[in-house]
Amino acid sequence: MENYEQNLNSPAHEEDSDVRKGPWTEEEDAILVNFVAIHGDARWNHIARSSGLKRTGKSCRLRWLNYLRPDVRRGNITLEEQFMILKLHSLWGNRWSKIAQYLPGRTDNEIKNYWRTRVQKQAKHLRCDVNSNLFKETMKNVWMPRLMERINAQTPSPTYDPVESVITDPGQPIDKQTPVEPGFVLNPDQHRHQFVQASELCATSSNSPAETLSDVQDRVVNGSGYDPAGQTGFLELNDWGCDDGDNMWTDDESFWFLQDQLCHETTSFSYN
DNA sequence: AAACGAATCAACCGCTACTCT
DNA sequence: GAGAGTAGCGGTTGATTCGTT
Repeated sequence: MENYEQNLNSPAHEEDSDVRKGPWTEEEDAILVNFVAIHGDARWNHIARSSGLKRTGKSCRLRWLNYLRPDVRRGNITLEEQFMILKLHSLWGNRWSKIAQYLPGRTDNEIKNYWRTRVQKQAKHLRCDVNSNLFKETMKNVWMPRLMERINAQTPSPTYDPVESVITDPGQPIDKQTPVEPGFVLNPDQHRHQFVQASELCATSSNSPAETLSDVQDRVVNGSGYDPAGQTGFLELNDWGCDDGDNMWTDDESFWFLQDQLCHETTSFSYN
């Protein structure tokens, strides 16, 4: 840890020699949380200077947004979230912060990491480029339907009991040792609605060549009363033990799908 | 138990966009 | 309009954790 503090980027500025880098300590976290509670989460350079933290404003901002923010959600990416990431990435590409807006409590960093570690790994495993049409086809025709099946299989019944839900108190400090218990404000109807929309989008985006991508995007994401800014979130209970490996397509599935694609030279699909 | 490689994820960096003077 | 300061974004790095041999 100590070498972090020596690992300064550039000695050009005298004051840089005082800048701390590397992992944050609990003490620093506490200072930042208290300072933000009093002064708000804006003017990060001011916060960095005034708080006495030997961190840059950027570093403070990042720590707050990705870790200390009360509504930040930790733990495994749920099936629904995986589906949303795949879907939204197919629309917007590496617009991580934009994608994160539709996944309450998730940070752009987390989504980016998920994409790089899980999705790109699959692409690498299949020896195709993650941006290739073939990979997108595989994603659309194998992985996403599979996810939808699993989502439907676990969708709460109409007698879904909201009493079981855990409301996370935004005022509670986050315990860094144990993951935050999944579940806060549950809204199963909106949740389901959201994924119906997403699956519709899945179909329309490839079947309506006359419709532009942004048309589809506006209609489905924004045009049906779906308001990401106003939503309360859609966390699932009991997703903590989610086995990500099961959510990927198997080698067999991928192999046969790719085999099929190559044999039939399917080239009609396009994501633009 | 130790060594090693792979996977994960927190944090950094560079760049761009935005706001204010 | 120009320039400075700041916020935000996406790419990358590297320490830590996990799994396997």
